[in-house]
Amino acid sequence: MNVTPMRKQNKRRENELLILQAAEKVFSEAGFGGATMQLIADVAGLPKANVHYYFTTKEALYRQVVSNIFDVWLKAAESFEDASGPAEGIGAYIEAKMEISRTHPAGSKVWASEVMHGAPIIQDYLETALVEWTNGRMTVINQWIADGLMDPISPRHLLYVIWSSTQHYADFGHQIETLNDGTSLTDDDWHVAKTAVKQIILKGIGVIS
Amino acid sequence: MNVTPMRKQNKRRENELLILQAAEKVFSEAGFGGATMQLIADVAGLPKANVHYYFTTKEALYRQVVSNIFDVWLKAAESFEDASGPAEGIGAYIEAKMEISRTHPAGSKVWASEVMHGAPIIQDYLETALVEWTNGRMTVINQWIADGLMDPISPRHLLYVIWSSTQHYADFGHQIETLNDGTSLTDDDWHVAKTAVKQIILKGIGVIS
DNA sequence: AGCCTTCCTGACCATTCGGTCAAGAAATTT
DNA sequence: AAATTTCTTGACCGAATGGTCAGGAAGGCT
Repeated sequence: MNVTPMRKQNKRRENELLILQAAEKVFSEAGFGGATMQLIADVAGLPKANVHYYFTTKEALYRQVVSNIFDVWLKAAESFEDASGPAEGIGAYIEAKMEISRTHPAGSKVWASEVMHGAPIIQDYLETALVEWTNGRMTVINQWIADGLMDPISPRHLLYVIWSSTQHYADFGHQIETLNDGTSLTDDDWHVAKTAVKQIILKGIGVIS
Repeated sequence: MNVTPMRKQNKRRENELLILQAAEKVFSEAGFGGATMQLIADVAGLPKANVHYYFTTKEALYRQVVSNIFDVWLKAAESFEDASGPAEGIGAYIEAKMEISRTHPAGSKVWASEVMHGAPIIQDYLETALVEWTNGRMTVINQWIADGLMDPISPRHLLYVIWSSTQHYADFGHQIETLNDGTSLTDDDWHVAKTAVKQIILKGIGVIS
């Protein structure tokens, strides 16, 4: 009897979420071109036609997936906000990004794939949201430099180093596992990784010794 | 008249090279799944059937492309060899990798794509050549640490930071261009990038101040 | 209960793609 | 120059893919 009533509205949200999760996984493993709606449907446990009921086209579904990732991505930025200086702000940001690499590797891969192929779907996001965000952080970093709180490093390239080293643990997770005797990273491994990345970057910009 | 004679053997090499270059470009822009043999043939300026004459399957062609990239990739390692210490060795390695990102961005993208999707084609390379290479470098770095020439940083994660920050300029070149007012990097931009990356990493591991 | 909106799905279709093939054109060899 | 090997290519094929659609099921509203 008690098969949860489930309102219509909830059903819609639940199925959309189910499909989005399946899509993120499939897109991350096969790329946009290699992913098939059939496989996404199978992973979601729904008939293909039902997937098309919620998301009219493959591209619309993909766009939603990438868009969601972008939001998660930008949220890590808040670490930057209420920091008193670079050691705290950048340190927390690196930790947050490492944590995302650990918990959302599929999303990071989809994002990387999209950008690598010229961002055909989300170019508008890059040009608006990302540009704004980046300019904001560069201003903060420049202020820290002006205040003598860190070395005079190009803020732009500092951000690239942070992005790349942290996302590397998601995007190249397979390579890292292979170099780790084919086993996934343990809690300790992740701790060592975080510490090493933070140590190199924070010392590299002169905020710790 | 004088339309270079061109022996059969040369022809084979030339056409294979032509196809491989076209394939590298197409694969890097569309991914394995998104690339089509027809498009590769068009870019190479040959009929599709002719491409299949030289490379029997799409996968065989792709494998050759990735394999070639791997070779270029490992060659940058020589910078490491005859170095007297970390400042010189790692500095030269970073420069070499940045140069590859600048001159072979397509190759880097194909490699990244392949690894991101679980290295279905070149897993054997990862397990043999890459593991060996990595172990060799880690030994060198550990020796440098033992000799007190640099900070005691996990060699493994140091390599990851180097790989990721340098390859980022190839793999995420589109994003970088978008953040650069939509224009590609100038010679000066590249110089600044190289300098910043080297500065952060070398200072970060305690080999320069 | 009756009506309406939302949801579900098997069957179907047009297109595209990787790959094949047979017939011939060019070189090379004998 | 005959024979042989290598290269070239248009036409073709089976399989897979993104997307459609019509008909029905299920839940909500009056």
